[in-house]
Amino acid sequence: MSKSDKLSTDPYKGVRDFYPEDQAMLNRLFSVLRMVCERVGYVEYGASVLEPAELYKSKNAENEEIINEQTYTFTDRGDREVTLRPEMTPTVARMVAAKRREFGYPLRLYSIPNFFRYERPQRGRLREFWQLNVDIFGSRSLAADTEIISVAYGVMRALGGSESDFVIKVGSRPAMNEVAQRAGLSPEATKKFFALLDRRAKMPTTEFEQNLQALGVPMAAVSPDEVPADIAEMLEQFRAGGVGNIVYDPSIVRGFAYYTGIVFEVFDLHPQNNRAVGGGGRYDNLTALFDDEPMPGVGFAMGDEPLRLFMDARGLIPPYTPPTQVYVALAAPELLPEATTLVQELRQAGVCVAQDFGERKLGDQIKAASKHKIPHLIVVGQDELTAGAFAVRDLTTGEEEHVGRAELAAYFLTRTI
RNA sequence: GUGGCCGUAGCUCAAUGGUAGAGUCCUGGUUUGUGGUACCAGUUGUUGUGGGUUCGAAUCCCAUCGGCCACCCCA
Repeated sequence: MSKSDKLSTDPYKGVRDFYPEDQAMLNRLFSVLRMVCERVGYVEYGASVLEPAELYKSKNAENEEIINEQTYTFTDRGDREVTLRPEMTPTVARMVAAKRREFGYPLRLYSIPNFFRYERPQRGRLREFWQLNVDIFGSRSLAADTEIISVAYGVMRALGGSESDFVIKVGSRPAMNEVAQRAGLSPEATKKFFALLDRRAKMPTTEFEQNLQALGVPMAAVSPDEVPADIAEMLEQFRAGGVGNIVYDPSIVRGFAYYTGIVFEVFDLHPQNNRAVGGGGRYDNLTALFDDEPMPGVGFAMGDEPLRLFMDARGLIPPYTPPTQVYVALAAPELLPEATTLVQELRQAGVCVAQDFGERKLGDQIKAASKHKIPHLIVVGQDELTAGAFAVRDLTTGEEEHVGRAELAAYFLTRTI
């Protein structure tokens, strides 16, 4: 049979397969994210990846192109237009609007959902990805902004990053709106102004100054030294708390989104990863699509792949270990019933055990356990069964320890993974 | 969506238009109750795919698929 008759084993363009080691890495990352959020009182929610297409289309005309060209949208068998969610904000806004009278406020929510975007893939940008989404609803307090940023900071630290590994740049939409207003910029010119600010780091200073001048905005207005009062207060709090890598940066404006207050981005400072790992900001009324009562809030998102690259560049990804603690191999196939009894004893006691069925030579059984990176091995043979004791081998060191059958479970349970 | 670089054994990569190779992995043996180190032997393959140029293509050209990079975008 020729090769071309067969299907490719590659995953779909821009998406990843998660083999056990990859899935374990993702799970460990998620568990750190959950821990950080829950420690600050955020609770987890979830929703379907399928949303009615109109949820994104109706937001505003400005992003129509993005929705049309960069989402997965299709018509279902019932003639409904469906979109695979490209972001979480409309979904969480819908959920909050639906239960707004039942919730207590401030409402702290987080989620780690997957998203789909029809984009050209490259490093750190895929067609399916996961994102931590953290939001606090129903508060206008600066303390909420501060808390949200401190959660983002906490994530980076909990993953093993030190302050020299990343920086959080905080900008202000109102401050830049005021600059635009003072310069008498039209709505179109304001848009250009924001786009210019956004690209500031990608161009030489002189080019930036020229473009700024062309718009009629004075350089001093976008100086990092002109810190807006609320951000100055926030930064002072962080400094008092011993946090030194959160700074004001007037060029942070974050695209066209619904932001109306502070905005911020978390940057990976590794030369290999010159990119933002996440960002967010404050919005005045996220539920405007669903009702007329204002719902202020502040939130941020962080992508799984940028976080993984952040950790990888610094050796912060721990080596893989499977949940399986012990592999039970058979010296002879006819010992399977005896081995099964032993395995069940161990499982009953709470040990995670994988059992070989004795189809292959003992050496191959051990090789398989080793390939699976299972830390311990027991060989069940007639000698061991008669003696009532087993040699427990550490497959990483090759060292063996003799343990009586009655003590086996306790032996493994005291060796926590 | 635009432009550039790339695609060779399961993996990492050689081979400058002239017989497709190395390391690793894998399989068997040294060793029929013991893996990861050692020694011996063996398979690594439609050079991403489809066309074209040529006496001859992994190599040059076109298309297509996929990866990477920059732009765009970054909800």
